[in-house]
Amino acid sequence: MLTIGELSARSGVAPSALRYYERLGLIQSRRTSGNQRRYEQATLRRVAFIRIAAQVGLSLEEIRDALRSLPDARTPTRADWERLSRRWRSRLDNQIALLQRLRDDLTSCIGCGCLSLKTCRLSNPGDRLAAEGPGPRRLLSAARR
Amino acid sequence: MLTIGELSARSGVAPSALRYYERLGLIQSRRTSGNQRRYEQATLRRVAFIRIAAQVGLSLEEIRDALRSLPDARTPTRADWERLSRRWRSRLDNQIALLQRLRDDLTSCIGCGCLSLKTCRLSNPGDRLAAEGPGPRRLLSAARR
DNA sequence: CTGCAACCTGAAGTTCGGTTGATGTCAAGC
DNA sequence: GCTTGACATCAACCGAACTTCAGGTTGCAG
Repeated sequence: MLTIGELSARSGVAPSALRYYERLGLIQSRRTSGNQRRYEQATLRRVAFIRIAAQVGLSLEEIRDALRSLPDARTPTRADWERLSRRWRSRLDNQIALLQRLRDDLTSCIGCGCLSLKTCRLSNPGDRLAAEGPGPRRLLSAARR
Repeated sequence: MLTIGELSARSGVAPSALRYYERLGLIQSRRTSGNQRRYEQATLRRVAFIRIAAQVGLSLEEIRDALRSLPDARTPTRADWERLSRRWRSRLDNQIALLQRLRDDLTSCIGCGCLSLKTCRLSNPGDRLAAEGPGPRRLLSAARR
């Protein structure tokens, strides 16, 4: 059992943020007789997961929904869980693809030195990212929501 | 030359957001005699880049700073550009690694069906992510900032 | 040349993810 | 047994990234 201060120190997340997560339903705590929060060790793992997921662009609401079907949900319903995980997976795959594309674009730009604008993929409007069909919406819409 | 409505339709970004980006210095426009914005085709590419970068967790300020040394900056100073790109690259590499870790955790959780909590890496506090040393801060601190 | 959709500006409002007080209680060391 | 630092709640505030609104202008189709 950890106090909020201990959980904060070990997770690197401020107590105020932990209380906020609790209000949103991302984590839970037991209370002492004096109404102070006590966390299980597993919460540490959960908080780490939340931070990582938040950092890669998922909203706390999405994370909460995902976590809801994890640990202490009474009936995980394997099918529900798999559907959920599949959704996350494709979301993550999209996000990874996006990042790699961005990184590759940057890398090729370093390659060209960005002194010759004609050959720089980042400034050249004729490359594979620009205006294929109606625009890059296809590319962007796939990842969010 | 695109009107703001055209740029919006083709980029999938609302006109209000485009004006906002302009105020922050992420994009530029010429004006007609009647003060309406006109954008170059290249702006489409720039907006796509902004959206991708924003989506992977970079602030508009960071993106603006990165874009400042691109296209129409007078003196790109190859060294400056490379330093900047290196910073972005490591940032992106971190983010990609984080995402892949998250995805792999999820995948292994699908594997275990999350019905046997004892073997589920997401709920088991003894795995490689949880509390090695003082906590997962090491893992998290590497990526932001 | 007129009407109407698309555009302009500036200020205020919204949502998200928290932080910062103000005010009061708890618990652990001396 | 008391003091002091950690904890509690609640409301207000914050910055980022936009959106909405009010009130006025532009430009093109008919």
